[in-house]
Amino acid sequence: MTIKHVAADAGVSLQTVSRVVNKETGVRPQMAERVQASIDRLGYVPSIAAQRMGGSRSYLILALNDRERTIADWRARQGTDWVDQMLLGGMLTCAEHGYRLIVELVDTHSDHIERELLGAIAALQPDGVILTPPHSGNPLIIDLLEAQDIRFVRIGSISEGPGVRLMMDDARAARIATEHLVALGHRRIGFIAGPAEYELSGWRVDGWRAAMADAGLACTDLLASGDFSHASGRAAARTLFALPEPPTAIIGSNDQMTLATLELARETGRRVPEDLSLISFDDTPIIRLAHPPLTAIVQPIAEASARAVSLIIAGLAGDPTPDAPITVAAELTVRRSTARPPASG
Amino acid sequence: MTIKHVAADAGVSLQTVSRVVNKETGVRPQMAERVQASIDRLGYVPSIAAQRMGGSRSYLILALNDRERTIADWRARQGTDWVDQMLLGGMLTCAEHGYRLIVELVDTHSDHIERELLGAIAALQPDGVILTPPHSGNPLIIDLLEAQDIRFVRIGSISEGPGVRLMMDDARAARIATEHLVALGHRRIGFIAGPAEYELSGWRVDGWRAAMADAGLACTDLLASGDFSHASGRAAARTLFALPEPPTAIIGSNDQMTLATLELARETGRRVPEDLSLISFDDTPIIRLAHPPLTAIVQPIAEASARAVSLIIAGLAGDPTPDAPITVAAELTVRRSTARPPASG
DNA sequence: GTTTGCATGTCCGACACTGTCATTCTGTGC
DNA sequence: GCACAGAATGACAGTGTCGGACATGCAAAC
Repeated sequence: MTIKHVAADAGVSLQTVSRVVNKETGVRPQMAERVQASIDRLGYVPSIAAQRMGGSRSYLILALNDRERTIADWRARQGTDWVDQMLLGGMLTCAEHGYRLIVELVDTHSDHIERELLGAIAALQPDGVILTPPHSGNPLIIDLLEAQDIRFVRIGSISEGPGVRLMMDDARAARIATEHLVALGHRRIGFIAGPAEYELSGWRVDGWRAAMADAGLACTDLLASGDFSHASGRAAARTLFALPEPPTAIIGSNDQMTLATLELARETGRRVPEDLSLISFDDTPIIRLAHPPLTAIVQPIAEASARAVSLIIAGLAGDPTPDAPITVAAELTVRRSTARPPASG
Repeated sequence: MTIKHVAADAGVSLQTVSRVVNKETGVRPQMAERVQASIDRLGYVPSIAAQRMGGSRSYLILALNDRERTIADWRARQGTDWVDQMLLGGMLTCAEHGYRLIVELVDTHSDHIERELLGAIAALQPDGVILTPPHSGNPLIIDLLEAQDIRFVRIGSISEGPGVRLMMDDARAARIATEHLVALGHRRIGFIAGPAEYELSGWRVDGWRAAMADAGLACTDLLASGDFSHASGRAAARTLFALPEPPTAIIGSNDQMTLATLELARETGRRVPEDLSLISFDDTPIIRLAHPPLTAIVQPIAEASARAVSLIIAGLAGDPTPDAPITVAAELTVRRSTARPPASG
């Protein structure tokens, strides 16, 4: 089923069909109707490959995600849910506009990120690219996309630099979480940071530090860190618990690490929230099932990726590219893992 | 960067470059090396669009997944993790062979599945299609793929019919779970089935029934069902708990429903596993974090999707299509949610 | 010196579509 | 009824790649 068949069926030229398909002006309504009838009857769908050859859109948007090297690696880390959420937000929005989202998994630690990315772009010729942490701050990737003159959106704690910035304000999110604990009366608030290769790790620590400073509290010795994995969260929690004066509250940089902290707390006889308050980051579905359900900072990943796709499509349609960063608000959802500190604290 | 640039750079004809790119025979090693050097230096990557136009592969594999209509729907169901796992297994394997996996979300309840699918195929012209439940048994989809002469793999409890069948033996899995409970001494074993539109729901029930019959136990009134959501699992558990003689063990058809059962058990003062044993299906990472960690039937989804991709690529390379279904073994992982029934039971 | 066979080059058409520009229609005003 | 402007439509070339037909070059085998 090609455009030729439709043209023959409707008794018009190829061009006219092409115009109808692409909703261009300059086709009389009754003619458009006749052509559309043929398209529907024959079940014609234009080939993206051929469209792209002819110099038009590819109707493909590339989403760059971090890659685990193997299934076993992913198992060990117990999944991230990020891809799932990216897909949901991004794909549904793409589908609404006749686009498709292609997820490209790129290894942050790879020596030839550039080659991988260039390969994907040359092969697929996407109309736009969405960058998620930790890629959204990678200068190699950004330079390459600029050189190729490809529209891109960067999702993360990114307020400056090229491309459309979709700001998930990690510093502010950490500050809100900290302030909530301060308001409850906590004075020793521990923080488990994420890995350094994610810019957001730094921002979250900054927000925590700032809120602590504002409240006149010391941060010394209260910072631990992990790599977002369950095991690393457990190790970090162990460090904090082992302090001469352990924290009465802990903020974990993602759900896995906070859950690990909850587990270790339970195993070492600490009651949550009576003895220890916990706040998590990300709010993937898991933590609602924890006991107690965890108070968390909601990072609206699905919404952010949906927004990113919208921005790219709007840009393709000729809308001006917003120059200021667009903020995606993080919110604190209070559940049952936070309470006043124990009387002695 | 087109094939022309490479040919000029290496001082050879277009054909020779094409032969090297496609690893065809009839090129002397030293010549191939020279051409490859040019390709690497110029960073040339063949355009999939143009390759496809020339009648060759598209190097795209389509994975058909079930679609939630909106982000809110997905939130309500608290995610499935399926897509994540499909991606991991399928994508990593695709990447190894220079293919790409494109996830297409199709709504089971849509009236025009055929049109949606036809559109995706015509637009992308994938080299192969992977069907997951509930699409893998849909005759509309299967007929369409056969008519289009597209290679496809069906993942699920599917032993007959066209296409390569990747059999996840749900009946056997349910039987193993039931037998484990019978061996522990349980006699009242409840089962929470999945929604009817998933073929696997029926198979799992069959396996449970068969194992119960073999053990000389009655199934009457011990079957409840849900739609895989947390809420429906809770409702099903409530029904089973309300029986005159409630079960001492329950098998849930997926992790969400089993977790809901665990929650309700806790809330109604039932200890797991002392008063009630639980076995879950799927073994997504969530249930390892539950308290107690749930005994579960491991459905190796990531491995199955990896296998599916391998089968498609092997088929494209000319390997004969296996005619018998290929079994992906499910295994019981015993954790801490199963024990002997209470003495009175 | 001829034959054989492989390696390479040349040339052209096919693929499905779009963009440009030329041509044909349409309706309007006289 | 005719000229004319402007819109509607068509003809044609170009896009990057592959495949086929065929010619040529070059080395080894006879």
